[in-house]
This record gives sequence, structure tokens and C-alpha cells, in this order.
Amino acid sequence: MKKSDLEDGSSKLKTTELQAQKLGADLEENRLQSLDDSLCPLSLCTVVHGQQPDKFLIEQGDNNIAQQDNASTETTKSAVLNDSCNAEKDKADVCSRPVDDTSTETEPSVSGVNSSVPDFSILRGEVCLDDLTLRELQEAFRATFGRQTTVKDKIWLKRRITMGLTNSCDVPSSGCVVKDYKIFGKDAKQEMPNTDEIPKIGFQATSLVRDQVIYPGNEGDSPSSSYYHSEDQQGSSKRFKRVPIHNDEPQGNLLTDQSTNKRTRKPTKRYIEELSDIETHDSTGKLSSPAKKTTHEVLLKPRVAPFHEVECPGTIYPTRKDTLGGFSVHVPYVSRTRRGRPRKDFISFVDREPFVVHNEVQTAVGMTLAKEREEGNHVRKASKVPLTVNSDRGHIEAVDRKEGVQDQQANVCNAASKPKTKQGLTRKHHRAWTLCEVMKLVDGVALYGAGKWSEIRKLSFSSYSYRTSVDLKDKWRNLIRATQTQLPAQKDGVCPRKINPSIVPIPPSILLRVKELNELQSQGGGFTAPVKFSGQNNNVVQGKGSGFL
DNA sequence: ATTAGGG
DNA sequence: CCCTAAT
Repeated sequence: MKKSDLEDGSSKLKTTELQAQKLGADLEENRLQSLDDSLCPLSLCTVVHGQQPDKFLIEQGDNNIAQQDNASTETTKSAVLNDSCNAEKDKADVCSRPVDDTSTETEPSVSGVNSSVPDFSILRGEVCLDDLTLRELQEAFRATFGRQTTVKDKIWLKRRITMGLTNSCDVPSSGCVVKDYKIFGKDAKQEMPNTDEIPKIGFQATSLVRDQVIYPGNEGDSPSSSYYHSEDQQGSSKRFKRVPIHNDEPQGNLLTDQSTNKRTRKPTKRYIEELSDIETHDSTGKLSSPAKKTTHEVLLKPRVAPFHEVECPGTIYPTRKDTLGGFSVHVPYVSRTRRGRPRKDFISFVDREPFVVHNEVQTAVGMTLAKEREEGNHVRKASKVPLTVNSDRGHIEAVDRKEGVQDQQANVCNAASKPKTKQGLTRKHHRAWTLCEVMKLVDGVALYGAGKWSEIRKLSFSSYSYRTSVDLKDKWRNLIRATQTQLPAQKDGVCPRKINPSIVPIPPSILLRVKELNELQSQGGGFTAPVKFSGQNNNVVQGKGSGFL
């Protein structure tokens, strides 16, 4: 009885030991993973690079010293984690026991059982990275991030490991000791400010951040990445605008550092957003130079940046690759999509489309052959455009039908003017100017004079309700520009531009006519040019020119 | 409301 | 095309 009891006890003990060992390993893995997970957002914060270490080739002597000291804290920690994580496994005695002999039993078993499991022991206790060999550093890296590295740069490895272990970016490149996942100054063992807070935050944040896809790719990870160069070779802070560098001195005093608490800010959506924005501006290098602007133009106009972003599909968050602190990570950039004003007008814009078709059909009576071509153009466009808003389109069409053909013009006007009252910036649907329109415009200018845009619009463009007087003016301006740029080039002979069949260039005949009208009117000052004259010109030009159209 | 001009 | 100042 007693004997069996004893045996039982011993076997139990063994099993429990084994369990505990496994548990310890699990916990380690858990923690490491959580660190890894939360590393990304946190590493967005200041990346400080201190002085280079003067010695980093010192072979490892006794860096396991403090392991036994650590055992107690390790124990409590494990217990706590155990409590929160797995309720079934937790038994205080089980936990406390094996951790005592981590240095003897756990390491070999953990690293021995499966070679794919990193040797976490190297991170246990007080680790002075400065004292590690390259191989050890690589091993430590593997233990920290769960992946191999071929990086041979000790400094980089040390920093990465320290960052990973402490979950902090505020890592000096040398002279620090990592203990219990905190950084200690090497000489004065003063704890780094705030770093004790970090593991908790990291742990909390893990759950929030877990579904972010974070994988440190190998390319971006190498120390030859841009991050590394810009930082290490330039001694930091020069072109590292991405993040303000608060703290070049890792041992900065505690008060100030607590006041500049921002570094440990939790990686909220907003945070990511901000940084990605900053990063975007930085990467594009588009420092809109206000040099050319006159003084009154300098006041910022809230213009919409034309970003062609894709709407993210419901639940799946797209990620973009980013390099953060030398890491190549995938950061969700949900918030980047349409941060500006929402596009409110697309309904009204769709609204107008059906009209165009009908209208064109209505007014197509007196049109030339060219006109028919345009019409086809319009129809195609109309059918293409509402593709994305099929559901809305049906409704709108129904409305249109109800309104009746007669009222459609009014309807369209409403639609066109609606978005203007709305604060949203609604861009008109781009309508390519057709040849017919251009000709009408030219005729109108010839008839009524350039500048009489409202007249021209009323009299010559009554059928094109979507052309405003401003449009006419703009088009005329463009035509004039075209005469100045396009005509001489064609005279010279070979047109340098690629011939794009989809874009029908304005025939030189019209262009010449525009030019003459322009010159005439700018000289003569607002008198009405005779119509016949321009007609003559047109013919002449046609005879002279390419004879096409 | 139109027009001119910059963006 | 958009926006705004000037008329």
C-alpha cells in the first residue's frame, strides 16, 4: 500500500512535472507570440538608435547567472498567466515546482524534443545581449520571434531582440540588460521608464490586434532595409521624419519619460491611421511646394486628393505591406479608404445618365454623321457607368419614367444642382467633348464672341444641358491651348505622340479656325466676328491640311 | 448670375 | 472639372 502510494506519488509527480514543463513551454510560446503580435503596432513608435556599441564581439561567458534569481518571479508570472489562461491545468504546486529547475531540465527537454522549437532558455533570466555571440543572438532572435534569421548584424539583432522582448521600441543599441522582459541599464540597473507597463499592454492589445496579419518577411527584415540604412548610417534623426524622436538618451529621467508617454500608446485604429498617413506623405515625398502660389492662394484649399482606393470588402480587412522599424509587416489600412468626403453624388450622377441617352435621341434629328458617332459614345457610357450601382439604378430609372420625358430636363437640372448645395464635393461626370460640341462651340464663339458664354450656351447649347457656360469657357480655353501646342507640332511633321485610336484628336481644321477666331477677337476686342468668314477659312484649311474630316 | 483665371 | 474672385 505504502509502496504503491509512494510510487503513485512519484509517478504523479513526474507526470505533473512533465505537464508543467510543457505548460511552461506553452506559456513561453504564448507570451512570445503575443509579444510578436503586439510588436508591430508598438514598434510604430519612436525608434531610437543610440550609439554603437564599442564591443560586441565578446564571447559569451556567463550569461546564465541570473537565471536562478529569476526563477521566483518567473514562477509567479507563470502562475498568473496560468490562472488567466487555462483554468483546467492550473495547480499552484504544479506550477511552482518545475520552474525551479528550469535551467536544468526544461531547457533540454524543450529544445531537445522538437528542433523547430526555439531555445527559449537563451532568453530566460537576465540576458545581456552584448555578451552574446552571433549565433546566440540569432538563436535569441529565433526564440523571440519564432523564426530563423540569417542576419549577421549583431547590433541589429540585439535591437530587434530587445524590442521584441521588452515590447518596446525604446531600446538602446547596447549596454542594456534584458531581464524579465524589461530593459535594465547595464551599469546602473535602473529600470527603463514605462517598460514595466508594456508587457501588460502588449498582452491586452494582443487580443485586439490578433487578427492583423503580421508577418515579418525576410526581405524587409534584413538590416539592409531602408530603415536600417537611414538610421544607422546617418546616425538617426536626419531624414527619419516618420516618427519624432523624443529620446535619444535611453536613460532619460523617469519623469520626463512618463510625461512623454505617447510611445506606449495602444495601437488603436486611429493610431495606425495616423501613422500610415504620415508614412504616406513621407513616402510620396510630395511636399507640395507653396513657392509658386501667390499669397492669397496659400490658404489651404481642402481639395480632394485623388486617391483611387478600392473599397474594402465587408469583413476582410485588406492589408498593406509596410516596413516598420525594419520589419516588413502587413498593416490593415481600412481606415485609409475614403477618409475624405463620401461620394454622395453618384446617385445623382447616375440619375443624369438615362436622360442623356433620351436627350441625345431626342435631339439627334438635326445631327450630322459625326453626331451619330457621338451618340453611340454616349450610349455606351451610359450603359457602362451605372455598373456599380445596379440596385440604385433601377430605382432611379423608375423615377425618371414616372416623371415623364418632358420633365426630364428639369429633373436633370435638379440632379445637377443638388450636389452643389450639399457640402460634398461632387465631381461632374466627365463628358468628353464631342466633335459636334466643339464645332458648335466654335460656331457660337464666331457668332457671339468669346466670352459670351451664357449666350452661347443658351443659343447654341440648348440641347446640351450639361454644358454650363463655365464648361464652354473652359473648353474654349483648352481649344486655344491646343492651337498653341498642337498645331505647330503637326506642322513640323511627325506627331510625337502615340496615336491613340480611342482619342479622336481635334481636326486641325477646327483648330485653325479656333486660332483665327481667337486672334481676331483678342485683337479686335469684343466685336462679333462674321460667320461666313470662318466658314471660308474652314474650307481653305481643309484643302490645305490633312484633308481628313 | 456671369465671367476670368488658377488649380 | 472645380473653385474663387471680381464684376
